[in-house]
Amino acid sequence: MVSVKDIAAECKVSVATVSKALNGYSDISEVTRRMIKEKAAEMGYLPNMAAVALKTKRTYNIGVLFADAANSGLTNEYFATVLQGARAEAESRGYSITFITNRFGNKKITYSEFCRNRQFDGVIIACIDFNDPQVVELVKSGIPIVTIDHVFNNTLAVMSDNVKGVRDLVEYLYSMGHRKIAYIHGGDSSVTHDRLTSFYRCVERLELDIPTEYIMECKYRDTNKAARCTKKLLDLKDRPTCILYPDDFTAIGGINLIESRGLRIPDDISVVGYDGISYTKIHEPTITTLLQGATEMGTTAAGKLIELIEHPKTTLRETYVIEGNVLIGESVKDINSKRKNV
Amino acid sequence: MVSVKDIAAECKVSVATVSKALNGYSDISEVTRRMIKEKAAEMGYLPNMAAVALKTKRTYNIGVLFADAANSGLTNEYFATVLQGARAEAESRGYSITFITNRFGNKKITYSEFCRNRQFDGVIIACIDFNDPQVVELVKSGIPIVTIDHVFNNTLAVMSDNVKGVRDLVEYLYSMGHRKIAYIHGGDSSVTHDRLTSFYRCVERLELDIPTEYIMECKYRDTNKAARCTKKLLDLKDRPTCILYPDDFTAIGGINLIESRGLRIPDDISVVGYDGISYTKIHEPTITTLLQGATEMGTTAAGKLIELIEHPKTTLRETYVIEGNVLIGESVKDINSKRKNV
DNA sequence: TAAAAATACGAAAACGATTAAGTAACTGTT
DNA sequence: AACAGTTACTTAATCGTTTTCGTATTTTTA
Repeated sequence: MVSVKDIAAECKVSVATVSKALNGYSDISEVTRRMIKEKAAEMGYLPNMAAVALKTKRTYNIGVLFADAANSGLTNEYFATVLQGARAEAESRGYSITFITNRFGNKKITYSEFCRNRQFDGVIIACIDFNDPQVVELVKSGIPIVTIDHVFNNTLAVMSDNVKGVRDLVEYLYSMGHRKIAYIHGGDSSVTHDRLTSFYRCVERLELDIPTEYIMECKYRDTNKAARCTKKLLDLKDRPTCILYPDDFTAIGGINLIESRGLRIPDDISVVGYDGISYTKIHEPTITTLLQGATEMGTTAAGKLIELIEHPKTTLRETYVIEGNVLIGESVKDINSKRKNV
Repeated sequence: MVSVKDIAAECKVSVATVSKALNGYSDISEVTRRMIKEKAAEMGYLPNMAAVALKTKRTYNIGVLFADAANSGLTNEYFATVLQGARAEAESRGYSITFITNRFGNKKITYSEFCRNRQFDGVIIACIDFNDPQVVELVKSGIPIVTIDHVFNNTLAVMSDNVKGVRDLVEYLYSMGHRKIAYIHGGDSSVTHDRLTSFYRCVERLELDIPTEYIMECKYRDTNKAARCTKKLLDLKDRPTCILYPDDFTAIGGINLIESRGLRIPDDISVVGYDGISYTKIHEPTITTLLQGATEMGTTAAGKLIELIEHPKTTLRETYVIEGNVLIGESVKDINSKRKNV
């Protein structure tokens, strides 16, 4: 409501003086500046962001691109946590966060057009098919971008340390005496690729003998598929002592199947999840999993993006890798002392 | 990039004509209108929202106020689903969604100031302390508002049908032969109040005899407190045959305690959750719960808010009550045939 | 056929800020 | 005392739209 014009009138100076005083220009005397600032505060002045945006091309608004209805999106705890972190960091630095959509009024537009239309200062992309041509177009559009769990060249990226995550898990399992480790990995993506590569590297280094039947694929969060995979593993002649799942949901799917067979966890077989969703802590038994630093990923993503926005030249387009930690639950048995079959 | 001015030049008409043609004014001939529209599409024109907002005071942007870091916020599946629904509906109608914060640059401002500053067309409030003076201020600010699970007078509200929810659950339990029903209710809020009132009404109507020890309070999502309450209920001389929990998390907390006592669900005691989060479907046994129509609440909230925004006079400030449904799981025993201890 | 009405367009003033360029009043230098 | 340099402002253009008020042309009416 109250504009620079009102303050100018009140203070008997020009609008330019008010604007400059408020924005820290040096050609305003300290006494006038203080007087204007006080008056502005007193009158409850806040700049009209539309006007600021129109003039300066800066909106202090960041767009986030999350998967749409079809996928899990917001209801995926991991991504929700990342977003929460990003939001907190952005807000603490004076930026707000808006969801990116691909609609304008009643017509379909591309993500990139939407971002241009809304003039976002930057964009955070997560939890989406990174091969989508629209996403690629957005990445190439020139607007400052940070991607979560995916690396494009020439944009900022924040990754969960999947290599270390899987390594930590496998080493933990090894330390608990496990040698026959099955790995049900997720669907095709760079995340899956990193984890799988890390798994094979560990296998080699630790000189484990993992038969090919121990490696299976399962869509993330697909509990039914996870159960089917688990069934196959249980039916093997040489059954693994532990199964690694792509995420905590699939782990639960596996656990349920295992228990339905009358087997107990971890006594008969150990299981390990991934993500560290809250349910793993209240499930009985609690599930050993890899807790990803989701909040830190969010804050890093927003923080680095804002640095890039505010200092376009100085910041390099780096990839930041955020480490997670093994969250030790009760779903892995220590088989060091007791000797299991062979 | 491309503005009305560019289109005007291309079409050899004035900017006024372009604007009017694009906005459906009647004083533009059909032939020019078509020509301008085609050119605009061809040039990839999209209006600069900042300029539109500056001129018309409409941003096509809706603010959402969700609980901040301290509370569960986005990672609460119920609210995440509501938000998802709201977002989908808003987007389908050409509105985008921005999180409300209380910061402007590095200084604290009120929610209301932030909304004024960003010129939101409307606001959705959910998952927050509705007694917060800042929230009250926002509600009184005059901006179109819809609240979720709370009713202020003179604003739109979307409520989960807590009365029906609890009634449906209790009636279901009754139909399964349960007469000794304990109710652990949530902390003080209008939601809790509605549910509790509904519970008492059912008790009266069904002529159940519920001792006061059967009614306990537990903070929402506090699994430890839920376990402690459950313990007390199990230790009663006259133990209930079923326990109702304030939400699915606390139900799981209760279930774990029950099972740690060597009791089985539902054979020894039945439990019922509330919300219908995804864990209830993969928990073993699956949990009977009340699935709230979270998505529908979100779409209704956004839809009604937009109606209010676009037709300020015609829409009344109503309260919309969204019904949920009992999601029948395996955690409630049918004790009609078999006779339990008295 | 002249006046009135309708049609189709344009000029220009907003909206609320920012900022380059200009200017008046001092201050300091020689 | 004259000049340049500094300080502290103001003027005015601008960002990209919308929208009021004109106005020229055509159509209708009497």
